[in-house]
Amino acid sequence: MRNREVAQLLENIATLLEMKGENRFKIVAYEEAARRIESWPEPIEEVWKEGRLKEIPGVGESIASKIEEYLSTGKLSYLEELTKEIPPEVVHLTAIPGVGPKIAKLLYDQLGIKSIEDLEKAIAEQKLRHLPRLGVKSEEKIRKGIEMLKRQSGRMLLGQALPLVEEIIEVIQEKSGVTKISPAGSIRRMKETIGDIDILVASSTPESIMDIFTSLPQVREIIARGTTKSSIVTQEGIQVDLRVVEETSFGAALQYFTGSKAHNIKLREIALKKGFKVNEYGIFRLDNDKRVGGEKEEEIYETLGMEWIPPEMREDQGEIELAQEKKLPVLIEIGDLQGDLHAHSNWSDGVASIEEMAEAALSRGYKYLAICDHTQSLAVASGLSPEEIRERRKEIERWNKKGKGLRLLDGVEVNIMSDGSLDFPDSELEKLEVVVAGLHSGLGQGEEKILRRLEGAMKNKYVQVISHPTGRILNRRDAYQVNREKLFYLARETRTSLEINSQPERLDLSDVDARRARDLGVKLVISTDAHSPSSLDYIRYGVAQARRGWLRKEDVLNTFSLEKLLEFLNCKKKAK
DNA sequence: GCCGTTTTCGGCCCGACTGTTTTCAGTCG
Repeated sequence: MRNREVAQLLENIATLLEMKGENRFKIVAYEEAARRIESWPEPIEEVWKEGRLKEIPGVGESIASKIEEYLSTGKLSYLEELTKEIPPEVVHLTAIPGVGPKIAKLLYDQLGIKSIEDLEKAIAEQKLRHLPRLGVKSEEKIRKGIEMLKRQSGRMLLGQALPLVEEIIEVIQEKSGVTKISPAGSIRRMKETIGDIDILVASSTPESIMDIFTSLPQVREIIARGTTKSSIVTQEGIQVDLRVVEETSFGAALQYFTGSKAHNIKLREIALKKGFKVNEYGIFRLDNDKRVGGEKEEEIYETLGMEWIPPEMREDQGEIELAQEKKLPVLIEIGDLQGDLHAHSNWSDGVASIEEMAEAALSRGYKYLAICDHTQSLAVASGLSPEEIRERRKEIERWNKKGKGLRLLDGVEVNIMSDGSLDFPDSELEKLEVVVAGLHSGLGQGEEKILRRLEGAMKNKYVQVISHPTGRILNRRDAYQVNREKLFYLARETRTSLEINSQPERLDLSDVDARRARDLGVKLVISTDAHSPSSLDYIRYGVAQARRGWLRKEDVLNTFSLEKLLEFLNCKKKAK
């Protein structure tokens, strides 16, 4: 999958064009095409080979031919042309917060700066303050920007951001008594990683809110403080933006600041065509400038003749069109889940006993929990032998006899070996109720080999679920080389479910992959892979990912009742 | 450069904040 690579190329072109002072709309066109390609569900190589590049919205004649040139030759003459005037390294300077294309170009033209090192040197020599339109403060701002860039290793995980924002909101609420307060931006859309945190508050006394916000114990630095917007950096180096609006425009502001950008652009275009204007203060009629809504977010969508769209869907991936037809899917919710199909106990590398895990699942209202400890080849995780599994079974049965209303399922997370075989004999797998299979080693193998291994596992009639199917670790490790399309087709053919692993650093399958798999007829499972009772709560991240992938209750196996689940799990075994 | 239930030409989302400026450019979301 080279979508990200191609998108990056187009983004670089956009940045270079902006440096050159090209037509703004041309720049926007490249940015838009980059966004579209990055989130396109199919591999761009395939779309190109089938001559369908122009089916991607935002990709027209010109950009399609550039993608074609790049994919077929590995080169892009247009980009080479552009980088004759401005070296490609200069583009990287725009990664520094506060440095955009114009300043990057200025730094290069006037001081010959090409790298962050060059820039640091120039700042130390106080050279920036003498450049046109820059001064002492800009110099300092850029210095801090470099510091920030070096500190942050990519975007923070939703699993870090969400607890932080909930904590901050609780304090602001307590101290100010405001009732309308909400996360906005990518955190409200529950994206897997978050750049910075947005919070929106409705209040008629913004000064007092800003006082509370800027004096929170988490604050390390105040970047900006205005009457409607302030930004701080937390001790961990996370930027949090707070915006205060009047109560009457809270809904409009929430809609506006939740984004995504692409979603909002499309929405405002539709508004204009229908004779309305949408901004963060409300929705207005164009003819007489009369405000027709804005206190509630729903009013914006209703006025435009649409259903209210769940924040997780707001990426301009077709949700607006569905909302217009009033055909939005009913997305899955945490309450729909009847159980968790992948948890570990201290029989392998978990920290809690089977009973503790069972109690924790019971207190969360679950009807079943599959204990899927690692198997023998995974020695680092205390993988279990067939004998140990038989011993463990007694403990599981002991719990089930108590009849507490939570059924433990006897399971394993079996290891897929480098040749595609499993590290547990079929004769033992047959006795288990839930068999999850996953890759835990040899992740650097080539695409063909990885697919063969997964195929081997899926073709085993006892394997019901593939855990963390692409193996990615956010901010740390890319997914292993695997052709997603082929993987999904195989999963469907073999009636194997694929997991959405809820660990915040995994979230694997991703939103885009989960949606594609579902569309191809694969059943999904949302599991926590919990190694402790408290990590059963990671389920919220998995559900968020599923909602971002437009999954409905019926797409997810662990929304089934125990009876229906067991029936489904057994049907593959019986197939042949 | 893209796109079309008003258009194959003429549009293309909108505002806050900052800093360096005397009215605005750049960045960001």
